[in-house]
Amino acid sequence: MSLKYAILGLLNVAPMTGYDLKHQAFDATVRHFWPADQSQIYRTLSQLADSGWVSVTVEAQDDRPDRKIYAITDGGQQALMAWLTSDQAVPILRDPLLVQLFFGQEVPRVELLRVVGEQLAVHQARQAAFEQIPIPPLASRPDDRWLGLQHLTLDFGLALERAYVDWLQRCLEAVTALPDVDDAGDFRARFTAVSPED
Amino acid sequence: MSLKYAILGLLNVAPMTGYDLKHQAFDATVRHFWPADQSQIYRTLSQLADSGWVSVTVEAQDDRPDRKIYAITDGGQQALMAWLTSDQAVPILRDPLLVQLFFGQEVPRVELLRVVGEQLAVHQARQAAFEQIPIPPLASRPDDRWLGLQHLTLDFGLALERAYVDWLQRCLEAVTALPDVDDAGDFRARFTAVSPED
DNA sequence: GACATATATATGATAAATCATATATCAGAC
DNA sequence: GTCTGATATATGATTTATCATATATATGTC
Repeated sequence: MSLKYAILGLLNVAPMTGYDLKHQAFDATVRHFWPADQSQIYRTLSQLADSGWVSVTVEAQDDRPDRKIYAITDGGQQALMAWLTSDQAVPILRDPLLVQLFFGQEVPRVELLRVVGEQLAVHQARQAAFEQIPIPPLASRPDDRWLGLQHLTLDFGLALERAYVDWLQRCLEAVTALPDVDDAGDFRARFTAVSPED
Repeated sequence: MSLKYAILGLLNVAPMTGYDLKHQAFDATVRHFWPADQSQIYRTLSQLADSGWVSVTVEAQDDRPDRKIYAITDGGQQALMAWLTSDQAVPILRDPLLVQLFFGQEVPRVELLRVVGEQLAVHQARQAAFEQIPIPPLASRPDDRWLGLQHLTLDFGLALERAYVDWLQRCLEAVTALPDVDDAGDFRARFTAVSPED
């Protein structure tokens, strides 16, 4: 489970509370390629503490809940380094849109174009958001490993979104070129009254 | 949940047993973009039967377990069509490799190159596998919606794997260009004795 | 004769992610 | 005076996916 090691990686930079970890460190970095909500992060911190990979220092506060400051331990560092160099299974991207297209034979063209268009808009927005993340060019500090490696993860996000946008535009063209179903006019009346469960 | 609708989509072509669904229909098609094992498929079929979207006909057999033949119902077809035209959340690709790179600052170059190289080999193999799936050119049957739409899902798989291969090759170059950590020699001795949990 | 593979369905256990909700207070906006 | 947002942690419930295992027989392979 990568989240465990992502959190370990963040704590390897500096000790933090779960709150700061989530709202500063995590949301600015890891969230882009491994999203997780507050509850999952707190639970994962508990697990890490149980396995001795992080230590906890409680700092009492009168007005607010006590702060629990988490720090990586020696054991945690070893576990992190071992994991960082381990072979990981290659993930499969499960995209509901592929299911919708694969079984879309009886779906009227306008509906397909709408569904594909909505996805295209989201991917274009994501692409634009990635393009706005300011990363200084590596040429300025060619000796900076940190900069170089983190730049690669952003580069992946960009490449992925560009591939999506290209493909979705090809989808729009292809669907437009395809013949429509015979009873396209009836479709809304027949089916859109049914609300899918998700 | 897309698996439910993928199964509904397959049963919309022809009634089937869970066994045939898994070993013929599913593994030849949906598996490439939405993998699922036997137990999940049987459980999902039970759910679909409970909600009345598929019907079950039991065919007794002497030597082997009874065959349960699942067929889509009218309600199932309506649910399928409604879902096929619904807006779906855009998924986020969670790739452990991105976590490994992002936190790889202290990892020796050889280790990074090995990890990236392993991923590259898998993606190259996937790309080759996708390229071997025989799909007749759409030009031969421009009126075939089925062919056109299913071709788009394959096209996505190919585009994704090409983007991966390109990016991973850039990663190899970038990591090679980056300076190595100072204590690269010690790394194996220090850390690889620790076996990560996953 | 032993062992793997195909046919056929099912449950138990666990891990991971998501959503909702609970508690408590302070500061600042309107 | 009320409402929102920041600070701070935690649990419950549910869904989805994965892995292991159970049962039962026939056929073909080594």
